[in-house]
Amino acid sequence: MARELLEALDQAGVRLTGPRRELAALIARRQGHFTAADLLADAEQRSLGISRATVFRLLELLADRNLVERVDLPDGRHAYVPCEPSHHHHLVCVSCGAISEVEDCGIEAVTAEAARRSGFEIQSHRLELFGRCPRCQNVEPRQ
Amino acid sequence: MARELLEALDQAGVRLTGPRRELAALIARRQGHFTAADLLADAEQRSLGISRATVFRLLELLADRNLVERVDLPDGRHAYVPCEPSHHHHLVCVSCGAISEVEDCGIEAVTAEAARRSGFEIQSHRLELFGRCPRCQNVEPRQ
DNA sequence: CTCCTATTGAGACTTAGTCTCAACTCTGGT
DNA sequence: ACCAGAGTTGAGACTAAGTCTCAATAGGAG
Repeated sequence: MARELLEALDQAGVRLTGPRRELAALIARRQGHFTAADLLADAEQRSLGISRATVFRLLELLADRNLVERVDLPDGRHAYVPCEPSHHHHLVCVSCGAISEVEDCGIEAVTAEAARRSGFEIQSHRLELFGRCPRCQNVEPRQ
Repeated sequence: MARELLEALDQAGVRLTGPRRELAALIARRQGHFTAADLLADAEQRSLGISRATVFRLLELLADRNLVERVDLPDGRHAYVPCEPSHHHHLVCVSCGAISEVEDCGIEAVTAEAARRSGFEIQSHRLELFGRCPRCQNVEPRQ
């Protein structure tokens, strides 16, 4: 998974530097979504000497190439999710942070209908679903 | 429209203070979405002497009561949109910032399908549509 | 009119993210 | 292997967004 990120960056003509390899590894071992601050904390905990700016720069690179997607959490924070570079949406578990990807399941029809009603020319959309994953439902049912 | 906001706050047992009346009026005269910073700038321009904290506090009050909705712009900024307190989604014009509301148009089916596939128990969702409104399409067609 | 409580402004504080710049390090060409 | 130069980095200043505290103020119920 870290390998995939690095390969994709290499393809894009981006240099594979030490900090980038290390950050890719940190991202790979994360479960679910993470914030820039999380990643920064990981790096500091391991004394990798990676600066804040580098973390933000890499996340921007990855986001530009759709190797990571920005998700806006319900509380307003910005998080990132490693994912396939195809269009899809995310299910975010509000208990444990687990992420699940959802391929198209009819959203196109919804946007088309909205465009028709409003006269807007829709360029992009963002759908985020929040709830509890199967595991968390078992741990604390009916919460 | 400022009246509606104030009435709703009154209903909720919140005091109708000077700053709140003034901010409600500023919100009412805004077209489309606005950020907390926009509102703050409006207030400063008119020398209303309203502090940053008060602006954020009112926006939080309004958001809690669904009188205003938080929207995450594609560039990551947080904006607010005055709106009906029923569930719906927003179409945001990326050229002029105009907002249009969309009532349910089949999104429930999409979330149900996603829940079925993933096993998640979906609690909430957020759908934001970005594009160009009819007016902007006419001004600069096919951009 | 009075009193109590919600609310306010000021400003310190925290967190997120950007920017600059000199120093460093990939990588392609030799 | 070596070199040159363009891409990248760390440090830290800087900006913007948002929160918090606390003394002072002002709604509004009675």
